[in-house]
Amino acid sequence: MKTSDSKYCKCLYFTANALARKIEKLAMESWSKVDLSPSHAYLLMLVAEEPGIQPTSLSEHLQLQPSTITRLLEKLESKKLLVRTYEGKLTNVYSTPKGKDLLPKLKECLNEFYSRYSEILGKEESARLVQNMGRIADKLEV
Amino acid sequence: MKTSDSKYCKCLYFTANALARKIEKLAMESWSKVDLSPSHAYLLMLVAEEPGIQPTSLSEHLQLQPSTITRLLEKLESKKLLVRTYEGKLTNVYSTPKGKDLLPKLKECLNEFYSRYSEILGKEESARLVQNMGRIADKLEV
DNA sequence: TGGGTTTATTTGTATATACAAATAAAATCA
DNA sequence: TGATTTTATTTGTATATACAAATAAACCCA
Repeated sequence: MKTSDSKYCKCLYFTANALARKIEKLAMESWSKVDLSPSHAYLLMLVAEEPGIQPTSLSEHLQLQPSTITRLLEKLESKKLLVRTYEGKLTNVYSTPKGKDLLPKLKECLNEFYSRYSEILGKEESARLVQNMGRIADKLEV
Repeated sequence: MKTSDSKYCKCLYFTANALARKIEKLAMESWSKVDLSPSHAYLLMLVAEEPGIQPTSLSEHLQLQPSTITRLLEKLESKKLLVRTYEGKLTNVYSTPKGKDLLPKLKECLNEFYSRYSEILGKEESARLVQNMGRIADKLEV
């Protein structure tokens, strides 16, 4: 059954979640070749771009709770893709050499993901949708 | 930080998930007074509308995996809001009296949720967004 | 009619995320 | 300066969802 044939297709909750799950699936496939979930991959790319970035800042950029960031960091640290250093109450996150080496592949996955969905949805249409969703998400800010 | 200020605001994965989480939160609040998650509530309303409905059909309407439906049913059954009857390989789901009694309150919560988000987002704008998201979700159908 | 195939559902297990409480450091102010 | 408040992070625990395997019934066809 299509999403728009469901009894709840007019409900924002239902539709937003159904869409997010399908996109998640597509993204998962795109990142499977580096054996990372999309969230882990995005976090890793943020760290590469901004070495020493702190969990709070990661939490803001990824719009995830600090505790979730800790969990993501734990996993990536256990895979030796990044390290945390502690000074006082602050934590700094850095890529390891192994993490840096992975970067080109990550960007490849990202591009593959972009082109997969652009192909399915159309470039303009998907860009417009993303923008609209972003605007709406902003309005729901707490 | 706003969703649209994130480094990944142009990414479909990121934006769709951020939006879904915010809407989920709003929905959670709306259904908290009946002590149910939105998914449980929607399932319960579907059963009330179509007594005897089967898990496969619920799975299609809610766009959730069959195993997820089983888990939702278990919880609602433990709360005595519905029952399952088994005939052969098929399962039928029915509301209990307690489940039926709850129905008006569920609809109240649904309306509250609708008016909360319409107020924040605007009636037309949110309707349009829902429609767009549904269309896109359809395209991503497997 | 009976053996293989398909279908419906459940079970075991894993992952992503969150909330609330705990911890500990830093900042503030009286 | 020392007590109180705020901030940053982690830990313990819970929830939503999924995938893959298991189970069991129904279907089909040779």
